[in-house]
Amino acid sequence: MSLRVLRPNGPTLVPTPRAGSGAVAEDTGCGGCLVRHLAVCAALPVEQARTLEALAGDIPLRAGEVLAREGDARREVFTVTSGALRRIRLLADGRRLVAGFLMPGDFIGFSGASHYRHSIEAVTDSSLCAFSMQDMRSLCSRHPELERELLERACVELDNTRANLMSLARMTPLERLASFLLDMDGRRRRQGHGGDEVILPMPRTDIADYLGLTVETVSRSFTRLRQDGLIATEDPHRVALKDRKRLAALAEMPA
Amino acid sequence: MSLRVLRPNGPTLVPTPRAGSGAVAEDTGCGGCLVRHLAVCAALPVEQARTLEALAGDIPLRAGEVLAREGDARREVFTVTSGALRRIRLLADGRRLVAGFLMPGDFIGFSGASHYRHSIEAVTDSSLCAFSMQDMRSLCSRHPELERELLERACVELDNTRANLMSLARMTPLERLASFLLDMDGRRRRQGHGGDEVILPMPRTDIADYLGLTVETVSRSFTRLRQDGLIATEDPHRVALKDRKRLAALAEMPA
DNA sequence: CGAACAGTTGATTCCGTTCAAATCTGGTGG
DNA sequence: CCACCAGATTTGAACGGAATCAACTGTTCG
Repeated sequence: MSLRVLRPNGPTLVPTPRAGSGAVAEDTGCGGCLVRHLAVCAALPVEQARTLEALAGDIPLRAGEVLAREGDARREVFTVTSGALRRIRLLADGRRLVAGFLMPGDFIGFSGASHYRHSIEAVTDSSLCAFSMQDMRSLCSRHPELERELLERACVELDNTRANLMSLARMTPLERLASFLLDMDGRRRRQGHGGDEVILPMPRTDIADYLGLTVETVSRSFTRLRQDGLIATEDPHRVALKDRKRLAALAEMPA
Repeated sequence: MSLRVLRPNGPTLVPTPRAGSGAVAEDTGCGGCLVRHLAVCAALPVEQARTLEALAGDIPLRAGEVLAREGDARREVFTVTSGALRRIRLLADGRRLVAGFLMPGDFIGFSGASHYRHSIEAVTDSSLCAFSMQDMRSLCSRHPELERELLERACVELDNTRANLMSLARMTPLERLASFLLDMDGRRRRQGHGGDEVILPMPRTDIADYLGLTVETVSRSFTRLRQDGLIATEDPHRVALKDRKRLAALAEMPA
């Protein structure tokens, strides 16, 4: 009933090109892509499915494995097709930041830098769809809709990241956690899931490093929200939102 | 020798369309634009100067005046041509965040939302060049280079905002301030200024709300950096960087 | 069974906040 | 010109909340 266990620092990534070869894996090309409606590819006409497939590489990752390391040269961009990843950055003395979590449909590649500014690690077993930056650029010049879609998404990501600034700079631990839970809920809903249950695939450490707190404080905050009846937790990775109203009030979110 | 005094909350913005009318103001159209090389417009061919001018509106702001309020409908995008502005957001109980500062050449308009998520206020007397979002969209469809430039800039802004996350989540007051000073220095340099002097047009309160600290802590951090010989300050708005190396070490920046 | 690790809970410490006050500056009006 | 005021900045003292240190529980996996 629980999720996969994390294994600390897996070896390295072995990108797996896919083009043209007789695929042993699932038969679903872009046409049957489960996250197409969530992904940037949706900006392209369906007839382009073949072209896309030819350019795309499929990358499976086991929990804990590293897709890219901070400092590596950026050569590809990705769309998450399943699982969950984290974007992390370390200071010399070990202080850690989780700059964000990446879920199915999310695009990885909005950066103006030539090298990764964060490592990208799989939180759970995941898979991604990869394009070389070159291919992506040429796709963009042929399909302005794609570039427009990318800009639109970059803007939304910027909105979200700016919202996180408020959380980190001025909100209390309880408020940050409420905010985080509602955010995760929103993402889950956008993926078509319903109900009041939020799934948190990541360990408490990741939540702490995402919210700028310690694990202990995060744990105490969960306990507090539970005691106050805002949430219920059968298992640390499954949280039931019991009182959306008060959660939203804590997070100071519109709804 | 000092900068303009801030006046708290000026009245409101009175946008000033400019197209076609016999301009009383400075004769410099886009051709003579002082920030053209810094602005997104640089992506357009020079022959387009006339077209741009016809679409652009000039907006002068006095220190403290508000360009846009959180919650207002977004109808225009802007390029800062002079001065300095801040992007702010308030919580119900008055807690304040400065999500960023906007300097000459900066583009204001990277957001996926239909309404402003932050208020934009002038820190000092400023001026901006305004385009309706409609005009901007049509310019983009005619000139893919412009859309590419916008995407590129949105990505860079995302990089910078993500870097701020680390500052807010995990760095000490001293490190945050060092980081901020080097950042401001970098922006000043990119505008063509040299020397070791950084100009901080904003009051300490803004710096505090930007770094997620109190004014007192910011002030103490300045004092500390001064005592340790990393900086010198003749006046609160002018800071001389005395020891870039140690500042960079504090900020954990590459250089 | 025992080791390793995630998560929770408790006790104590410490850093940044809060509260308070002094200093300095520029601007105003007598 | 100078006294005075308002706001910005700095400095000091005390407090408090999250970090730190530590211990315990529960689960997974060898």
